[in-house]
Amino acid sequence: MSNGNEGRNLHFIEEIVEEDIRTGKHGGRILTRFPPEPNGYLHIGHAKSICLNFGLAKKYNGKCNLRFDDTNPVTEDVEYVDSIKEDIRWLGFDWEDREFFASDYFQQLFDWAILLIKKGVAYVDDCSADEVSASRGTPTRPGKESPFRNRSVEENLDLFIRMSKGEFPDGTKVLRAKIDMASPNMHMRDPVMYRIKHAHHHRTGDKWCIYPMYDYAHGQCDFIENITHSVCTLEFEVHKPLYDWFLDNIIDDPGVNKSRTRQYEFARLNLNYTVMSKRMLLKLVKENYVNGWDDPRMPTISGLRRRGYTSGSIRDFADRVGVAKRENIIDIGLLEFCIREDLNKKAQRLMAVINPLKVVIENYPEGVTEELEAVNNPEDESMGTRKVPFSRVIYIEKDDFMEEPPKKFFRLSPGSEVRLRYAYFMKCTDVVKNGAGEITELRCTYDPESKGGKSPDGRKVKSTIHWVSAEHAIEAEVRLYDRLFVKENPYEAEEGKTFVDNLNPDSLKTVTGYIEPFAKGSKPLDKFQFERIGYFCLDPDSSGNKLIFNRTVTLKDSWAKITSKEC
RNA sequence: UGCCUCGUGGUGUAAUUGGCAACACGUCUGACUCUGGAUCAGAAGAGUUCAGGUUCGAGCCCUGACGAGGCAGCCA
Repeated sequence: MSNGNEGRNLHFIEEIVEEDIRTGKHGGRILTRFPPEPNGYLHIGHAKSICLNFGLAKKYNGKCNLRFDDTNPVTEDVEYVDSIKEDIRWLGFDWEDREFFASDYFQQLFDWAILLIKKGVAYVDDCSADEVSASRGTPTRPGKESPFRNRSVEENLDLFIRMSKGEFPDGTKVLRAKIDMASPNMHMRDPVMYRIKHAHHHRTGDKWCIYPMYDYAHGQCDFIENITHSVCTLEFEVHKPLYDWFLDNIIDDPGVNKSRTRQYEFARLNLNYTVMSKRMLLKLVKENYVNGWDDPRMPTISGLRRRGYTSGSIRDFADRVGVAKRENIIDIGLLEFCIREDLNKKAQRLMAVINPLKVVIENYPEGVTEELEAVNNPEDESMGTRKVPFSRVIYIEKDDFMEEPPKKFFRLSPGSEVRLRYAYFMKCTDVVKNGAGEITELRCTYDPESKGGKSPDGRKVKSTIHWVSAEHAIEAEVRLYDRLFVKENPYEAEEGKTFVDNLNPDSLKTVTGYIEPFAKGSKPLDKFQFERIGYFCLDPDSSGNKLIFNRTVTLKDSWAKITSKEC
């Protein structure tokens, strides 16, 4: 199921790779890279990129490097480096010993900058950030050349070296590539290569006070690592001429140039009912709209993991959404489909009641407990069976009873008979209410002949409901998660409002659930199907005497569909 | 009024490189079922943004419109 797309049509990057292999462009060698910036946690969009890059390597007998794009020390942190590594590993990919950092190459990048200065294609500019920005022009108007553009090579060399030695404060000078201030491509208008930042870097410490910009670093890092296919998202499309320009000016070996790394762009993943921008996710975390990066409502990989998603389901998802250049918004329902499909085959079944209604079975003897046999997973016989205790007082789901049932309601109602899963047929004889007229309890009778749920005389019931023995059930906290935003496109907000105003106030509901004793001893992230309700996993916050379950996703519910259609 | 990229069922992705559009999700039927789950069978839904052109034949090629996204960080 997961990332095996054999027999399927190739996407455009696979086509390029196969063509390159066919023509022997890189001697048949394939080396991709995943280049995250360690300034936030990875999200499902990154998962698409990870699956693409590592997947390409796997499929074509190549390798994929992990390279942290750590060229901006003020936003980056080791916390993020660690989480990123954990997430990639959890997704099932291995970069072996090829763990790199752009900062590993700072010296080489610096030396190449010197080379470009000597070639007369890079210069030190004393203009302020505002001045540089003002003289850059606009997409429709050409920019103006900096007054410092024509400094001598000697002066540029001297200034740049002094920049690197810390002689100038932040923001007073930059190194720029001398390209074309009138280029229709904004990125070619003398882009900044280095800026001064007297900041502590998580790896190089205080060794440097000048840091390369993305554009100057990325292509050269790819080149140093001998990457064959540098795959990135669409917004970098306009950077490609610059990517090539730097390499053209640094490498003048025609033999090397022939098989040089090339950049290819694909459309990033977008999901409805959530946001995917690291900046916005950071805001949700920092301003406590959610409980951290791994909040189960977050589209982060760590959030999805804690929500109960399996890595296989995410790989399957990445496979299903495809790779193309067209902007896309994937329905979150597809992600839900993927996890249901995976968990249906794997998850241990359990009976749990999350909205309890007490039922007394009047003709069942008091003080008696029976152990009834239940199937652990009807999709996988090898998972065996378990015993579930049954007694006179049980809980059933409030939703499974209606005093005045509509026509299509098959569950319990006064006088009707249902099957208690793996137990007995049961009939409701009386409804007990409190002063406010709310139903507080049901009085029922069972048919002792129907033990195990088999009809004694061949009579049928329209429905089977789940239950839990009141005396034996474990109380647990159950966290019912729903989509994070109420709007398909969270950014669509009225005047003066922002995406946080579209947060779903009901994205988390916490209830007390009653779960069959089997749940005891489960470990964090263990996955279950609470029969007829949904898939759940044990939250890592659980302790020995307090179990917490996260709802991963509900089961498909055709009754809910009927009711929602009628109102 | 610049440059780049992209327009195929509701959503995504295909179409052997010119032979009357396929797959998945979703939707809707029905069958089966000790989960209104799962499974199985079936159906509806696009004539490919539009207009011209080339061709026996165009989603694929050409021209021109229109629409969407990206680009004006010393972010990546």
